[in-house]
Amino acid sequence: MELGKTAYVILGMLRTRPHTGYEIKAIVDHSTRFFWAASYGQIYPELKRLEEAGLVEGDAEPQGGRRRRAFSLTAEGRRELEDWLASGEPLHSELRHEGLLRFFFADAVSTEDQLDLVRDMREMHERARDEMRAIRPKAEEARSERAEQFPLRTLDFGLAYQDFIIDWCARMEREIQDSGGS
Amino acid sequence: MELGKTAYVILGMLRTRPHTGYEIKAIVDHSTRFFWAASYGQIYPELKRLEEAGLVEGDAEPQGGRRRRAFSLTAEGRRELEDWLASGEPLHSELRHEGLLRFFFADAVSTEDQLDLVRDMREMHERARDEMRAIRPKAEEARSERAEQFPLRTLDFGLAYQDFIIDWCARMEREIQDSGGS
DNA sequence: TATAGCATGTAATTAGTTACATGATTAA
DNA sequence: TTAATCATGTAACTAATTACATGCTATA
Repeated sequence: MELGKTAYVILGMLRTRPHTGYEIKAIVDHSTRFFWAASYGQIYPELKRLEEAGLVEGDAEPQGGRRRRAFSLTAEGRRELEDWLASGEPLHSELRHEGLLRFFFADAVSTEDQLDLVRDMREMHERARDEMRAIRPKAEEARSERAEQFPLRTLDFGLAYQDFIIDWCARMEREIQDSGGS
Repeated sequence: MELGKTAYVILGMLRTRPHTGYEIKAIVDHSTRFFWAASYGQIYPELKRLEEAGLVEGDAEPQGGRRRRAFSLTAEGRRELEDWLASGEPLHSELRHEGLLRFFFADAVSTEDQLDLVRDMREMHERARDEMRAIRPKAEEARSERAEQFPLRTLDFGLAYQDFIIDWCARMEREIQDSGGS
């Protein structure tokens, strides 16, 4: 069974308890989004496919007149998730960074424009760091209440990653100022 | 004029001298690919669009019976590139990392599987670091011969980025071993 | 003489975003 | 009563990869 990565995001989110598509989106948005995002346009069709494949099961749980389907893993779904987690398949990773792309070509612009670019990059990563900090209490909760170690570790990776880039930007700001003069 | 990012990659690669589509691909492959990739399926159609828009110009330079079109920036093309480089538009950035995605869910597997995952991640980033190291001499050349500072700085960012992840993986390997027991 | 590299391109597919459409419930 | 949030979904579009097709040139 060849599943897309988004399918595994969904299976993974259902590993502890059932969730609606809406909830999955919300959980993704303050956890995996920093290294793997998902939109409604992916989640709902994917849930349908996973159900047809017998990997998840949708249980109708209407709240008043509001329809609501909470999905849970089937035995096969759990097996599929664990197989993927334990499989040694090559781990694809990519960084897509418009700031770095501009930085690469920055010989073509003035020292002022170079500095503006690096400052913008730093500010962007500072905002990302702040968002992650705001989320951290939830991940700590998951650790203490459900004994899950890895979501918090992953978030702390994200925090360290943002700090790494912020520091690099600060270094570049100094380097450009020193070499470019004014 | 709203251009896709790949259009700017191409304009940027033509900033110093003319290149064929084939050459652009080769240059991208050992420079921007680490944070912005491009395939033939993007490059050739995009060159055509840019030519129609008057931003690049293709000059037929057949080598024997082999057709060959070297593209260069027009005045408008150069302006477009510099406008983009100097524009304060939000710098979109994303990390898409399958290793981190698995790591996030790794509470679901054994300590051994957790360690295997982190080791695989580390090895992947070690390979990426080695590739970048192999490329570095070319970037040093560009610095000394063409006085371009930024391609080398960008590559050094990439190297530091790989080292950052490699160190984090090593730290996680120790942490998992300490907490997981055996 | 055959293989690697130079060179150009298209077609099909996949992945993903964005915008839209709908409607119920809860809290201010 | 109205705005925010919960909830489900589709359609259109955009970006990008992969595979394929073609053919020349230089080198081992």
